[in-house]
Amino acid sequence: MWESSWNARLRELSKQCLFFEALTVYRQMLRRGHSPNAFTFPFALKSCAALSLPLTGSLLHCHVLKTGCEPEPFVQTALVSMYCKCCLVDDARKVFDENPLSRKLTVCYNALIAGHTSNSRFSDAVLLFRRMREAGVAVNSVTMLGLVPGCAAPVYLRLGMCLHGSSVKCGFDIDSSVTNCLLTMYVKCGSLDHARKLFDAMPEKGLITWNAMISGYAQNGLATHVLSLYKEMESFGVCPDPVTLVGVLSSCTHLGAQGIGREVERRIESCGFGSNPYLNNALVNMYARCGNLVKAHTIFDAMPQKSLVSWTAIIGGYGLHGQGEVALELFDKMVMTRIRPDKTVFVTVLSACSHAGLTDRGLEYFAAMEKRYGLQPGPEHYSCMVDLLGRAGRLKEAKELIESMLVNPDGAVWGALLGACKIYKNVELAELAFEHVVELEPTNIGYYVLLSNIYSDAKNLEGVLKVRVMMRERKLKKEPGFSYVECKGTVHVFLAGDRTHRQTEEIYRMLDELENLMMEPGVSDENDQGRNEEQLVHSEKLAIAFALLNTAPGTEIVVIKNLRVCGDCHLFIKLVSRIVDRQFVVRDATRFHHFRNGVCSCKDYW
DNA sequence: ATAGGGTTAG
Repeated sequence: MWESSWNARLRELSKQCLFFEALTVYRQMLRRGHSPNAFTFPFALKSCAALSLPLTGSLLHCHVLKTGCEPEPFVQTALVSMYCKCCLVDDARKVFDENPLSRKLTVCYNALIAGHTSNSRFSDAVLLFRRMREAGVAVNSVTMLGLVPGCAAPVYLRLGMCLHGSSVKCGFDIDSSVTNCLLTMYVKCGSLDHARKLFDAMPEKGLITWNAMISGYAQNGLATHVLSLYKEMESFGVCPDPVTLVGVLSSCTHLGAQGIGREVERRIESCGFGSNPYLNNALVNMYARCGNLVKAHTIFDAMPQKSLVSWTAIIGGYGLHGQGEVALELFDKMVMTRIRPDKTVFVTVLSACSHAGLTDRGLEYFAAMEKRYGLQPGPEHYSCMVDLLGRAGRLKEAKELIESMLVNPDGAVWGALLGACKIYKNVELAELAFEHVVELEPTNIGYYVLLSNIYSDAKNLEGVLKVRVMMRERKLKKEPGFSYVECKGTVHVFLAGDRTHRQTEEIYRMLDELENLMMEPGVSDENDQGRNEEQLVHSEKLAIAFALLNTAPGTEIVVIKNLRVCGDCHLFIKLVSRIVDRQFVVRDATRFHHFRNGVCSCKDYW
């Protein structure tokens, strides 16, 4: 057999994703004394990447060097990609840096950029992207696909929007993969309105587009949106796949909608997806959380491969419904099948103990968590433990546990103690817990009510009054409304009626002008009218005027508010965008604590 | 002939 026939076989197998077989063929080829060439390596390396075999991969790298195929651009790119997919980003980097040729290739840059992004080295990816552009190497839509997923966190939203902008400018958005990727980016940033806008604007929605939007809603807890979109998808004649149904099932879980869940299960059967592990996990979770433990357990038992996620779902189900003993039994069984527990499964185990009143066993498992499994407990574990001790009346121990914490307790930890004080009528400790909890979650009204009830149980009318005054005070004062707007890498903060900004004069002049333009006929609809009487200028109006003054036409303006946007602001924004032809996105700042410091870090990356 | 990418569960 000639080299070319070996290569053809390799190609065929790799095309069919039979990567293990492809590597076997590669080995046979060597054994029969045939030398691999530049057409051999890309397939062999791709197989190593797909199977994540770093050792075989570096052995292949040696063969590449020995046969002198190194200068081949296809081989270089395959090497870079292989190392990245095996999580050896630095080795990929070395191949890239040592071959000047690579640094002229778009594909090679693309592979390396995507590799850095997917190995959580996004800032390096952005640096590479910058270097790529400085070197004059052409950027294409695949470059975007490597970069955009890195913006999947609110901090990077602005950068993601920049990438969106350049994609549109360069016409990369014709490629639906790029748009799907951007859509997912917005979803992961929690910017669902934006994702939806992109979704609605897509002329041809493929299955992946529907899935991205459906899972996006599911991940953000918008269960009703998921169900209505799923219906819409079916009415368009698009057939769901396992990814779609996972999103739908997770929403059924949220809503406790076992009926719809059952329908989905039938659909799974009829489509032949019955063996999909993701779907089975989602089904177990749905039935377990809806209280149908028999059904959940039946599906769980039938699963040939039970992952940590499957075990967590079933354990959580029993724990949630007060069957702590069963939950613990299952946990022990899981450990016996040599599955290493993680932090998440411990949350369900500890909360199972507290639901069932298994105080000492809970303490045991909590101790084992760190000692046996080397898992640092986080605040979510401590709040379970405080709840556990507190419900058992061991308030002193609960308090001492909080004091011994290495991580900072969050509101839920002190809140659990406060809840225990209610059960055991301990006013003194309740006051202490409240002091902390109110500092961490000053706007959570539930804790005020709890303390008030504790005072009321103790017939401490003075206390009740004190809390009531406090609540009224807070309500009266509220947190002052403020808005952020990002401009050139900095976040500008405005309070309502603010006059401290150095561009105040210009801003107010701009607002006047806008207000006048709004009076023009044709700008406001009839039903938009008659709402001009507020005295204090809202913070977001100031932010918007500032942004209009300081950003380029055509770019989108993101306004971040710390309070729920009232009807007025929506109207204002609607009218302004009509007048100046700019796009606005309003976001809720409560999801963006990192903006609280007033600075955004995207400057560093662009 | 050969390289780079988008959606999923606790």
